[in-house]
Amino acid sequence: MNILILEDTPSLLLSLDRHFKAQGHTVDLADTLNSAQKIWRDDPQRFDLLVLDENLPDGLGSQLLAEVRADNSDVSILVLTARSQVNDVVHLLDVGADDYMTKPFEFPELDARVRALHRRRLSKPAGLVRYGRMEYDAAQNLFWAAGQQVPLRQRELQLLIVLLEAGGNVCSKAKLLTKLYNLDEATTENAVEVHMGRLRKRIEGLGVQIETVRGLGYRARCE
Amino acid sequence: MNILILEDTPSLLLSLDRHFKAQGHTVDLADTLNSAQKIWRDDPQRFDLLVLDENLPDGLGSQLLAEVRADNSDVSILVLTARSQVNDVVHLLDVGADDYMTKPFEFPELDARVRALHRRRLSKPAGLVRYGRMEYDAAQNLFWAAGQQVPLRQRELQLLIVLLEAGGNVCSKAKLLTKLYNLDEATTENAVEVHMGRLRKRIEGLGVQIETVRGLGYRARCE
DNA sequence: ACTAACCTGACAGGAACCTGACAGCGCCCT
DNA sequence: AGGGCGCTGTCAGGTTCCTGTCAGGTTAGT
Repeated sequence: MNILILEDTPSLLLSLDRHFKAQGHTVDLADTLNSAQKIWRDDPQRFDLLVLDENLPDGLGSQLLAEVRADNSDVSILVLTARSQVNDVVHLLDVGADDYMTKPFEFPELDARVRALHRRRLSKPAGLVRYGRMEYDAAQNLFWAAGQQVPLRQRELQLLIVLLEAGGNVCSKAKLLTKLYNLDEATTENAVEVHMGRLRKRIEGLGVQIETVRGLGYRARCE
Repeated sequence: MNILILEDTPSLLLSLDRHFKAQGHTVDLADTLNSAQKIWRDDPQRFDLLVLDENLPDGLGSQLLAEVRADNSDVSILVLTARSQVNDVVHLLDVGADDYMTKPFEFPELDARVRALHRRRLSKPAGLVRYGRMEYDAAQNLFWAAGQQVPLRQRELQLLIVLLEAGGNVCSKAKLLTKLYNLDEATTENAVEVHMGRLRKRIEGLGVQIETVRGLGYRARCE
């Protein structure tokens, strides 16, 4: 998942970054409303989830929230507020937040809420996701096929998940790039090709095949 | 287990500290309601058990209790009360205490109650716990394999228990750190790596293997 | 056949991890 | 008090593993 985090407390920002990255997500960071707005406007399609702090040095997280919803984007938005003030919460939900958490919060609860948002967005069951004869365990970041755990590297797993979530539709290399790399990690499309080759080798004979659609991208096919 | 003790009588606080540490637990101390609240709020995830004195210079232990339960935490809570007054006890249990003891008490009884709480929390049989061909005797803090006692050091035993209780799931080094060290003993992740190496050597061929999951942590695998 | 798109083996940088050596500390024994 | 011993944390150096880049080969489409 591509996540944009807007949070002005450096320590929390850093631990959120590490936490989500450890789970295989792609993370971009902002510590002011202004910078977050720039990142968002630059590519509103990019993100699957925004995590917004409400109180910021140069404004309110809900300002970005309002802008995003005015764009008619369906990105998931989770707001972090200080102690729960009923009025605030009602307001946030009214203007389009999908969920909120009051600080301090516990990471497992955060994970559960994020998974719930993701599931709601995909209208699919979450946590343990089945694809044909295979399963992806989001909590452990592991992939299983035929009862065996398949040792995939971070990047290979990310590619596979994107292809499988696309449900047999073609994914362009450009889309895969934005799914795997944040704005600071820009790389070439050849990197995708290389990882695709490695991934293909590892999942040979496990019930999925990855087709190349020349000029367009890649597509997963369950056998 | 990670234990937070709130008790204002210095001698009792100290002996509780020593007592629990001797059993391999990780202990943090507070002697005022205020300081305990700070420690709790800083990381509500951290603890498995709170031991609270009810009468404190700056308030009641049950105030912290109420806050903890309001957070929806499932941490175990054991309250120490001076006199046994039925009203007090009912109130304490109503607001979420799991157990209580009236002072003065005997340490073996305390231990038994603590083990019972731990068991209830894990929904597992306690005291003597079996993992594959191995056993952990919580009362003696000893580890047995194939009928022989395995000489493990404190830290190695702690690591092993955490991994085994995780039931084959991956434990991050960060999680292991918080399980082994209290707030004053902060150390580096390398310490975990070192002890992991020592532990591996000692349990070679005993039926468990500890896998490294690069970038994520460690995982126990029974053979 | 020519070309662009794609694949792949090899390589290098760096991060994560392991390990042997050492020093500090507490404990026990004399 | 002093010496020996066991347990731990730190550190430095080495190893392993992941990943992006590159060069050259292969394939598909015109």
